[in-house]
Amino acid sequence: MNQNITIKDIARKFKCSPSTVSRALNNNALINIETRKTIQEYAQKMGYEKNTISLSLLQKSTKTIGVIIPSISHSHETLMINGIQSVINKMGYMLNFGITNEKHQLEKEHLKRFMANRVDAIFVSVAFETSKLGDFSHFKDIQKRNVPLIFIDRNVHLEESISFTVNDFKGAYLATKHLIDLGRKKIAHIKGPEGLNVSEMRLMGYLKCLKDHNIEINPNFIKQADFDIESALLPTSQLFESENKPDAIFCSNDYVCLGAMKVLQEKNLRIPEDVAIIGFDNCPISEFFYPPLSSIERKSFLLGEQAASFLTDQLSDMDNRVKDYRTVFNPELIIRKSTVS
Amino acid sequence: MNQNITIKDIARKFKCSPSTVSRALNNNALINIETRKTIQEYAQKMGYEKNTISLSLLQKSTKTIGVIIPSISHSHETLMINGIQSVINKMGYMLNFGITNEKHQLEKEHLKRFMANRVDAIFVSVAFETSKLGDFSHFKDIQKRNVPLIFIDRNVHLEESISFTVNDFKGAYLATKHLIDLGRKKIAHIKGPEGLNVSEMRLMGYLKCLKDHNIEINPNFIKQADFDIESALLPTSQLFESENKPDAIFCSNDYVCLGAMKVLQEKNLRIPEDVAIIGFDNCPISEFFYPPLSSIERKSFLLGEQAASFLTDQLSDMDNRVKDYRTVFNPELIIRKSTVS
DNA sequence: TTGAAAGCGCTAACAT
DNA sequence: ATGTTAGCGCTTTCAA
Repeated sequence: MNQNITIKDIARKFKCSPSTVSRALNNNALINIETRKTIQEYAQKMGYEKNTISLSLLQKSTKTIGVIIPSISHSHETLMINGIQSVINKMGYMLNFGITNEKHQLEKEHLKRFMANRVDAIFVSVAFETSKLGDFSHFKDIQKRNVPLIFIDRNVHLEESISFTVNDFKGAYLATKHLIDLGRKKIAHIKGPEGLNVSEMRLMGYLKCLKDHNIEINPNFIKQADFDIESALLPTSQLFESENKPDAIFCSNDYVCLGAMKVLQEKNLRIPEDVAIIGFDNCPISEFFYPPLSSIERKSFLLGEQAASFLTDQLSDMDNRVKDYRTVFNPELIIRKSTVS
Repeated sequence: MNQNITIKDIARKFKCSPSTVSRALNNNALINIETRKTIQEYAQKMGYEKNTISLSLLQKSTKTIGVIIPSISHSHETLMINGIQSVINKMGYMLNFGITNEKHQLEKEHLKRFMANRVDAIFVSVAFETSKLGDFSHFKDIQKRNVPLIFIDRNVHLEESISFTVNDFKGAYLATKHLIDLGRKKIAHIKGPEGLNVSEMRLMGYLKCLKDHNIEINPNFIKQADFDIESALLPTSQLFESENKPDAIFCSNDYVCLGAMKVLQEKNLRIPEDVAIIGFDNCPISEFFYPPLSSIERKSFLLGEQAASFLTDQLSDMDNRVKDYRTVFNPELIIRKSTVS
């Protein structure tokens, strides 16, 4: 279809061999400086662009890294991606995305596609369905093929794995502790999707903190929502149906808070006076909610950056690759007016 | 590095030629049905994965499409991308992203990378800097090379081009008209970044609507911000410094509204009683702002879908390619409590 | 029904 | 300083 100029074309033009052209274009010192200049200038003029496909085939490296991610609509995801980009672009790698929409099937297909395209490495943030199903065979396949696989943000339990995650337990503990420190006793939790590691860890952190502070756990105070706004509406309403109403809510993320806050406002409950509310993620927009939202900062950009640095180190020394390595980031409590007026 | 099994390996195993294996794997009817089955099963068992790199080289098609986009942190962008994905994944294509952060240089580099990687086509949402500089030579290069180039959401003025955009003028007109219909007379506009087509079109729509309704244009009522929350804070404050304060604001997008709303709330101005406010984009979260935000829906998913459908049609018939084609989507007014209580 | 050979664009070892 | 050759993994003509 499109007629790209090749080294052969240039060789013909200068009546020399393709290897000479190749060397000249790579500025190889063996080639006469004059020849080099002439060829380089001609190539430039003709808009010659090295065909990286042939290079990939030859060097068995595509300089491409696959990223499998549930969505790109949450700030922590885009921040993570930006963090990764900032490192790997400098190293001459490019990213290829596969968005799973939390579907197991799509995750498998993207992974397959990445393998067929011979990406040099893969980042994965595990789809919710995969966690729930507990089917990790596709990940094991990748590991068997010796392609670096790095779990970011969400991981699964494997004998060996490399992961960069956030200490969700600690984050949840911090959030809950903050509410307790404010004197709240009836603290509800809207947890994340069933079966997802991060959901469970946040629930654990919440439960542990209540226990540590001798606050009885009320099962009615634990509801569930997905990580979006809409799904938070019903569970929040339910929290306020019975006689015993919560005076604080810890939500699985900031979007869930946004949904919950809408319900609270419709019920004319004051935030934070009647109900304090805290989220998780510290989205850039959370500061601009009304009232500004307290949250847990998870340093997603940093996570992406460090995961990518780790990977580029590994890629530059594939013979001494680490097979098992876990970094857990410490989240931070961000206090705003949704908990402290 | 990683030892992928090839057709050669399989050929050796069955003491046949690579061509036979190739044909068997492609289920070519020429090959004995038994042989086919045996080879296919063996390939499956060994986890054979066709090397698409070699195919790309051979068939001069990478089945990859490049997408150049300023960022992936706005909902209209992610929706557009999702729209594109939904179409092209079905057709066996994959996407490759280049995020420009509105930088001209990065845009050029990504484009160059895409050409080196021989993507089959390119979607571009033009970086702000590029619009401002007016340097479109990199786009013309792509066109010269006969690689399909499709502008989405943001385009530039070229003799020939394919674009799928939103009628920003009309959207702005709708928003302004809505405010006028509500009886507002002192309507401010916080416009988008200087030099960006969509900014200018929205400004034009605003101005035209005021003119059509015999409302005098007050230059002090026109401020500027980028498309983010923070940059909206100062201009909004400035709007309320003088004696003559606006009673409505039309912002260049919903994020700008969020920033503006924060300022209004700090000044204890009631929304919409004292100041009505309307945005552009109709982000999924805007419904959950406090108060819920009126906005202009731009149907980004649909735009992505249609642009991708158009492209796949073109790709399947490269000889009869259309070189000049523009689709402009009609935006819709979404009324919520930030303008009507 | 199968095999041999050429070639996609490039690089690199081995000549010269 | 430059040319020759082989090969990365696959498909496809042509031949058998």
